Amino acid sequence: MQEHEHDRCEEQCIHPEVIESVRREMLGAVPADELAQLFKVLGDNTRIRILDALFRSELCVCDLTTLLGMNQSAVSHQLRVLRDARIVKSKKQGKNVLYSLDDEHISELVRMGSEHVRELRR
Amino acid sequence: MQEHEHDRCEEQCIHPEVIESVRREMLGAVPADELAQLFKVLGDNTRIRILDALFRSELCVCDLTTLLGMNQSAVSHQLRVLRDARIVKSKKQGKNVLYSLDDEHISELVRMGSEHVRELRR
DNA sequence: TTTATATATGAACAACCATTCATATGATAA
DNA sequence: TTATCATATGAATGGTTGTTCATATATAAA
Repeated sequence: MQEHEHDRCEEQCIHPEVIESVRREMLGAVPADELAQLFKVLGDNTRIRILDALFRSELCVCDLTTLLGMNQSAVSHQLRVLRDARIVKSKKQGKNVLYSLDDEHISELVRMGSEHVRELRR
Repeated sequence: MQEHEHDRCEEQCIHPEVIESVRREMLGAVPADELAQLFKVLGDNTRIRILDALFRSELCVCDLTTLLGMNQSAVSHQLRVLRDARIVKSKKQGKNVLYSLDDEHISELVRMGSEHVRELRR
């Protein structure tokens, strides 16, 4: 068992009431985890490019492979991550599988994120 | 040099014009990278909880350490990641360093993400 | 049936990342 | 000055993750 008394700031920091009020309002462990998981899925260059492409049009894996200029296997693996997160959906059409965005929240998130990034550049 | 002809679907997939039009509209490599980087920073449980806490109130490192119930060093390392991404800002006050959100876009992103996660749960 | 095409997936590997430990820096108090 | 407190940081480490390769599955055409 370890003593952590020295890890805590007693009177030097902001008053304990602030800490308590923040603690009451804070996100629970589960929602925070799910939120972080959502952003983690969005936090990859390949997946962002896939979503950006699907935002313009429904596309099959082969189209995405061409557009991204990368391995078909890599694209499929990332599509699976997006499918598992219910960010994209797929439907079979003959030999192909057509992918599209599953949720309008996601395009909004990408739009807002882009705006933020653009403003940071100024 | 490798032949990738067999990686491309010729006539079976969606027409080439669709691919061309999507290619013209798509995000450039640099914006896509920056966007993915932003989401990557948001895609961590500890950092989300830090942002959620700072959304409620300006706090010092010590307060955050108490609120998150984790190592001071770990909190400081994550604060650095958030500072580098210009998501939080800091100001010195005596022995303490007070952190706060640097941008209102971020709280909007967190709010929208939370909403999405909540709806997925239904 | 056999052949070709589109997609999915498991395993392996390299690169990345969050945390911990130890220590350094910087500020206040004595 | 010295001692103490709050924060920052470098190095090491264990765990995660994106890509590649090889292969499996599934559909369509011959």
